[in-house]
Amino acid sequence: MTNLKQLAQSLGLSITTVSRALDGYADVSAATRERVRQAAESAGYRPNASARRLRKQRAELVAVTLPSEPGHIGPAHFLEMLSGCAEHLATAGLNLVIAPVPRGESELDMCRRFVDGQRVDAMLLVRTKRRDERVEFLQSRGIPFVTNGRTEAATQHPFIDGDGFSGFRQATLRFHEAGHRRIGHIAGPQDYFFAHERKKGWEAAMRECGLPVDLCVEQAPTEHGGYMAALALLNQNDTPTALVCATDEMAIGALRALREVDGGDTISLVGHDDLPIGAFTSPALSTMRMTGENLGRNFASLLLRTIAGEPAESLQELHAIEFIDRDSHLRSSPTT
Amino acid sequence: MTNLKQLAQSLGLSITTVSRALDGYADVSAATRERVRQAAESAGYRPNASARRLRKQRAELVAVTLPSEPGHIGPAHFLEMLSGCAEHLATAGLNLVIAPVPRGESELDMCRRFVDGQRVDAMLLVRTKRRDERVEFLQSRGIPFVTNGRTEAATQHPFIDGDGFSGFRQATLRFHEAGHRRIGHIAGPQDYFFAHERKKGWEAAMRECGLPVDLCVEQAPTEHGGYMAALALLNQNDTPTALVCATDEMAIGALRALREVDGGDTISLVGHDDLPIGAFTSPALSTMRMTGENLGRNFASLLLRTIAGEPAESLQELHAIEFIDRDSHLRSSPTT
DNA sequence: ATTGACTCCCAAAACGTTTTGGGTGATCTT
DNA sequence: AAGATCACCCAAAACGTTTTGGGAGTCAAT
Repeated sequence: MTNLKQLAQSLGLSITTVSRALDGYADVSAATRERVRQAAESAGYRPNASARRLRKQRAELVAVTLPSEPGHIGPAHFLEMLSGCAEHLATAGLNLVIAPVPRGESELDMCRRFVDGQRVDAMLLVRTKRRDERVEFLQSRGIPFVTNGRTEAATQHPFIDGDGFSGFRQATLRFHEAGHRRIGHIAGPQDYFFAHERKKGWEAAMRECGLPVDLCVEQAPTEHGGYMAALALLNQNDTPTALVCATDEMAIGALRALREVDGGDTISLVGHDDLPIGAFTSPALSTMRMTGENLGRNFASLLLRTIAGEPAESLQELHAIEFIDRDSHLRSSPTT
Repeated sequence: MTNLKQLAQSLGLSITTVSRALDGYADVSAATRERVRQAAESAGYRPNASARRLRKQRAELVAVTLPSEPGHIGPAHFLEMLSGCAEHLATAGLNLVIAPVPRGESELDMCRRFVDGQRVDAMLLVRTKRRDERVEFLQSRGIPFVTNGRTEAATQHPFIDGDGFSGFRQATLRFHEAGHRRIGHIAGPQDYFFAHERKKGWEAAMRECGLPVDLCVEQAPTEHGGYMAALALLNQNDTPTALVCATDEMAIGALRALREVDGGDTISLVGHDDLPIGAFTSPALSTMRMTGENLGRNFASLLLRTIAGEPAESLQELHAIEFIDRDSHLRSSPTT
């Protein structure tokens, strides 16, 4: 609406002085500065974002692309995390936006649009794949970014991730200690890093215990995927007595399959993510989650430091996993 | 990266011609146009977004602010809807972003930032309140916007909404026809339009049936809220035999309360939103939802027409509600 | 009276586009 | 052959900011 030019005119000052007054430069007198501030305030002046971006050559924007396929973003946590992230980015003058991927376009296309149009200063990537083309692209362009989840990229990059391997290994060992011998795994798509890592954790524990690693079904990381996977496992000769599920959503789907097939109180089960809804399922879902408070602040801080040019190696956070024991992990004493 | 200037130089053309060639103007020869296109392609040229926005005086951007309080956005549907919306906006050259509200800031502040910084051409509002300050602000600024949900604003504005009143009235009448007499309502916060509307629907049906409207508790639109509300209703002398819940999330919370208090198979219950997870609860959640395919396209279309200046009155869609009958709505034959 | 330091201010350039308002030849009309 | 039409191209202005590189005036020191 109101311009710097209009503002300057109404004050009888030059554009330069008004601009510098508002930016708090010392080379404009305190009196003038205050006068300008008042005028700007009462005129409701906001600098035109495009003009300032064009001039400053920075977008003051960080974007995160939002995968369109459903499953496993843990929306509740995710949104809370993003609010926290936005709050801390704001203190550095950066805005955060989430860009939903239009149908018919890929996440990579979106990254391209943002980066090549110089719309963003940095990006946040979620749901990383083991070989992630978004990561490769951003690395080739030299745009700062932080991922939620690791990748197998040759070049290091900043990330925050939970130690899914250890988490799933531990979870499996806990079942073993409780007497379970037929422990199954409901796995997510193995091109996702997290899903692969979690499966490896389960496998490692099984091998340590001298147990076969055949009770595993891979499915989409959704309730329906978990449901289908559980059905498949229950239709085998040798059904599992315990299930380690890649995500809470899959675990919730599995829960339904268990109810349908055997009444639902003989098989133990654990998920991952600590979705709020887990506390309200029947049985209440035992689960696990990445430790750490205020992840959003961490992401913001990593982003800022990445933008500042710190080396990727010092910007990698691997968080331990903690268990949240509710009811579903001790449904039965296994009859071996 | 590459400029129009660099591109022009490398081609031995003027900036003007290159720009016009890429925009497909007829006053540049087909041969030149093709040559420019090739060069732009191979140089990976993308126009600088800020520069173009500054010049064209339009942001080519539509934003939706994302409420930071949890509950009732129906993330799954919501995200799918946004993808569809983004797809159709893209055909008009518009981008869609979701802006999470930083902690410590209000949704209204965000709107201000977007609008007064001329960052957006239009906005999409979700989770409208009966008296919604965002709506009032956008109306005062004359910025095009569409809401998901109605308001009680004095001036008309474009919206898409489900007819919650009729839906909840019908749902209540269905319970009545099935023999229920003590039909409770778990209500959402009454400053939300949808929550108020749904409660009025339940009330209307109760009055039509000559039943008292006292079995109602208001709570936060989350699982926990539903849980608390159901507990409160079950601790009365005259417990309900059926519950109409404002949202699926509340219904899922209520489900847990029912299980804890009476084993969970004596009280019937219905929610609203058709969250995917409803198919996997125990019992499977009966629910309802707004009719209509591809809501995203509708939103996009309304936005475009609003921007084009069509009057608000012709841009209001009130959709009927359809029932999705699963198991939870017929848990028992009520013993009156 | 000059010099230097200091305070307060400003004109103009620059960021990368799009658009305005022609300009230059070639071809067609009469 | 003069005028009109057409096809193709371009210089310059404009969008609204920030930043550069001073300029004008005042005051103190020499």
